[in-house]
Amino acid sequence: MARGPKKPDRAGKAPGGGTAAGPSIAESRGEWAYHRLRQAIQAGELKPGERIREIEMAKRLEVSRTPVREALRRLEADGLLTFVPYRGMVIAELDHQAVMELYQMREVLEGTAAGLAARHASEAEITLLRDLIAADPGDGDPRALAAHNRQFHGTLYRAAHNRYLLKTLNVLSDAMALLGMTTLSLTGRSGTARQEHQEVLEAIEARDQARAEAAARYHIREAQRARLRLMFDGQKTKVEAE
Amino acid sequence: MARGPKKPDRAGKAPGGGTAAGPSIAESRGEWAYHRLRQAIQAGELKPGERIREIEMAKRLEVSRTPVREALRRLEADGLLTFVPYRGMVIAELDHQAVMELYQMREVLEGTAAGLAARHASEAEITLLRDLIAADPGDGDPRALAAHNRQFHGTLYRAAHNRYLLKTLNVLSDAMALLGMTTLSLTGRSGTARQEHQEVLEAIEARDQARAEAAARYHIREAQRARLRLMFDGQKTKVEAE
DNA sequence: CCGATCAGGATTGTATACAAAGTTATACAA
DNA sequence: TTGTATAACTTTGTATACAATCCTGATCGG
Repeated sequence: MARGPKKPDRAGKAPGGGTAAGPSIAESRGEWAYHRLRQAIQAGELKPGERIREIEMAKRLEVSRTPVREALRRLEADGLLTFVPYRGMVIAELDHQAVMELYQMREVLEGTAAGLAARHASEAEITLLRDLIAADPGDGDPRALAAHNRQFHGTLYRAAHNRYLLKTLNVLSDAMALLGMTTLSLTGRSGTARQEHQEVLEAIEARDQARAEAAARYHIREAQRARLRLMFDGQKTKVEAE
Repeated sequence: MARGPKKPDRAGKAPGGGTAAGPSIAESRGEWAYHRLRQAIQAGELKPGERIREIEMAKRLEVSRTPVREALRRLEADGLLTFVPYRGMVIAELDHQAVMELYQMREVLEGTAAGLAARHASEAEITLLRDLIAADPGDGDPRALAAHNRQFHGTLYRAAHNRYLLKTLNVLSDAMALLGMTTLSLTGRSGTARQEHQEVLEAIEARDQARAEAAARYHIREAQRARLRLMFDGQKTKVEAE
């Protein structure tokens, strides 16, 4: 069986009337399990520190352990899971140092992406970025904000036209999900973020590489500031709670 | 069986008197297969475009398909293998565009690493870099040159003290192996490369972040120039051969 | 002679059984 | 009550069997 179209039959195995929707055609169960788990982590259904047992997950996804293992290994490679000997996979927990390194790396790469986009983005890509900013949900549901934000940044990454950069930035973005609540939920942050996006876009429209890079770096530094505030508040709350 | 110490028994299964040395204790067969295959690609034993069959590889490594599959998937995630539907894994082939993107990314990240090393490297790490340059094999066996070069750059990566940066640079370095012959084999290149390494080191010793970054970027740009020369020569030779 | 159809082979995807090793709980002794 | 030893359980690692699908070749018809 090749990885292209597959799905032997699986008929009749789906549960009565659940959300079901098992692995569709043209996607292997392993691929499907990977996406499902990744999504679950993004959505915060699986929280850092939580253990993932192969058997349990296989039962939950209604596949065997084999594709689940494949998915877990891929997620480990992405840095979303950590393997603990004799205990199995655990959703990765980022310590303070890791968060700092993550933002440091993002600053460099988002800056690079913006700079390259200024040089290489097609008109269609620039138009898409413009439309995305116009469609900003303003402040409202943090979920919608986060989704919209992901879309903008993803488009920016692709506009850089460098597949290594794209892949790395996607991995880093995934890791951000481990931090929980988006920084856009802070009062005022979504507005300033939108402004910062606008600055990046304008520099790209002007085909000004240096300015685009500077604007993107500034954006990430501000996001980091917001993150630190959020982490500090969280800690304070936690301490007070005791 | 947990991933820590394992290796069921495997006794008596080793071949007569070959180099053998199967998966050692404290390393799963999957881990071992991964390292073996990675090394084989690095060494050029497996060339771009070559197909990798699970069964064949399993027989060759004297393990079952399961750990081989795991290794192949990891290598795919690293970009060393490409999955072709209905054909299986193939050693990745980098087209011209990919090579350009690879060097572009390396320029950014090696520059970042050098800059961060200027800020964060410990004295021990700086000393190690110094010693490595002193131990440069000069020009001689390209294999030794490449190994030495990898060691220098790897040390530089670690000196930056950013795990995301480290991981990404390691992946990019691995991908370089797909290009075949090292650029250090070009006459004169190993000497200038050593000089460029020296410049980077001096900037780090001076704790001059900007200069370290600039020196590293220059080094990679020069490597890219050498690479293009090499690729051009290769192409010319190939054309002439027909 | 060339093209299309069909059968066999090759190769990966998935499930499952078994092995190995740690973890944990329990019982006993000091 | 506490420490230790032992046994059962839990969980992952590995091998293997089977299913599904594509690829390849041969054969037949035009």
